Amino acid sequence: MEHSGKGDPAKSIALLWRKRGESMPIGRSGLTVDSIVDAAIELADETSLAELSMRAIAKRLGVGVMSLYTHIPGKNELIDLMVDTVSGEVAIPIRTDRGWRSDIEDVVANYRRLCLRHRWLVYIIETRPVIGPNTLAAWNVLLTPLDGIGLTEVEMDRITSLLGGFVTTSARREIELANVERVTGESLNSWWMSNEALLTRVMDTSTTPVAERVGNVVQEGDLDQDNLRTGFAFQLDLLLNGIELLINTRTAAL
Amino acid sequence: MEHSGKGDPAKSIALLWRKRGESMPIGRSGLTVDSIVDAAIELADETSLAELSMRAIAKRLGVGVMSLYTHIPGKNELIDLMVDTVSGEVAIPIRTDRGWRSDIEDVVANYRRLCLRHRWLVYIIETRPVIGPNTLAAWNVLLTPLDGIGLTEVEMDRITSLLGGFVTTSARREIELANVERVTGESLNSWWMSNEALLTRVMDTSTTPVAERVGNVVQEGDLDQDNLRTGFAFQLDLLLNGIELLINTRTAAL
DNA sequence: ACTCCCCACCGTACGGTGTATGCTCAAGCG
DNA sequence: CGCTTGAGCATACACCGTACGGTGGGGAGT
Repeated sequence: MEHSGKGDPAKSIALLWRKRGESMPIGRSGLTVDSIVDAAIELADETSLAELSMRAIAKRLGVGVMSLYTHIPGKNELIDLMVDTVSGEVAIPIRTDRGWRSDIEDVVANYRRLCLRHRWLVYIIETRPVIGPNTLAAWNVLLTPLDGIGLTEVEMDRITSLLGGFVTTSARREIELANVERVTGESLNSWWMSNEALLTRVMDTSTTPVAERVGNVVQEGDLDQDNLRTGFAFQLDLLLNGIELLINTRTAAL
Repeated sequence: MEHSGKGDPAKSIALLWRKRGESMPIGRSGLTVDSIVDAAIELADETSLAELSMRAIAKRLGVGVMSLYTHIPGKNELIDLMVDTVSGEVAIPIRTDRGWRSDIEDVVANYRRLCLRHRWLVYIIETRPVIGPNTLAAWNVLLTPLDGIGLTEVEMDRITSLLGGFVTTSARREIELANVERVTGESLNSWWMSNEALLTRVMDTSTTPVAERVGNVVQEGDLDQDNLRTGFAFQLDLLLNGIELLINTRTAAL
């Protein structure tokens, strides 16, 4: 179970807001905070969060394990740094004239791509909000389209929290299903079919008629990536509709 | 990182659909699948998912560690069993005459209470859908209010998935914030204040004006439990509004 | 009643994790 | 040139999940 915001807050904050890339005093082996974080991100990208160990990072850098601790208090703080670093990849928003809804869709799509590019990101549980320069900028990006359209600040916060949670959850589901293919080697549908056969033999759906009906319809086609993307769009639409309704009642009340 | 659906699917399914409480052949020490699962749930309730180890479970039951493996293939399958068991606690729904929206609110509130009662539940990542008798029943409960109001089966599935993800994410955030109080011993607000002071010294918000403004409004009161509940209700309302809009356009098209 | 076999039970061990401790030794400085 | 400082790191510890192989008690067969 990997957490962000679980380390010493003071130490994390100091590291997060360090001057990145500045000519830091470099020791014999050339180890820096930046190089450690970069190596950790690459490693997690190539393997997974479960395989991200201090020993593996050290090996990749060609240094001893404990050398890492000269630059970083511990693994928890390192994860804070990883999260903030990749958060820097979300593009700076250009507020278009197509309206808030289209802008939000762009930002959400960006964040979703970020999650799919760094497939470990969606597994990190936010113990406490860790505010680094890039996560702060990313939050600003998400907030901007919602600004000046009749929402209070508290509402804007709650909406971004809802949207962020939605994208993370949705991307995680997608990644998990892709992993099944990667690990088992067979397609999702064939994997499901083989287990489906076993399940129907023991399962009793007599008391759950609705679930049985919906399950039967869904099982056939819901497991490929296309369907997941359609589902994502559908759910996002639902969310945005809810937001739009709120805005309309707000402006109508004026 | 704890997963559900990560063990051998066949083994998990066989165990999930076992006849619970049946007079199983009990060995010398009285160990059964049920007693192991119950002990694991109690332990996780009292401590946390991180502290749930096979050794701790064995100690609680007064048996050797490896004895557990006689009844259960491994920890992954045990977690599947834990999830399905506590899922049995969600009350059977009685479809009221107050309409689908009120019914959904009831079910969602039930599921939310379940998450808060078993604070480890929200940390379990669903690798693959694990269909046990109780999770199936719970899904049926969530689906039932959405049945017969003009939605397709695929839409019903996507809406339940959206709602389930929302409740889990929201409850997890609430639990995490409560944990900060439990661990640090100080209130959320005072904890935040002390770190806020440190943060504002190093933080640069000149390029993130919206985030700064929203952050300033939010930081003051957003960290107590009351505010979290209000936020949950607000976000759920948004979601339900989106669903209602969909239904309305659907029935209007008839 | 005696024997035998099966399997629930479990002690030990292996390879992994994060990190505390204390040593070594190169670099910078007076 | 000698000394201090701290980066680098080998070792060790307390955990984790679980593979392996031995033991011994209870049920079945004669």
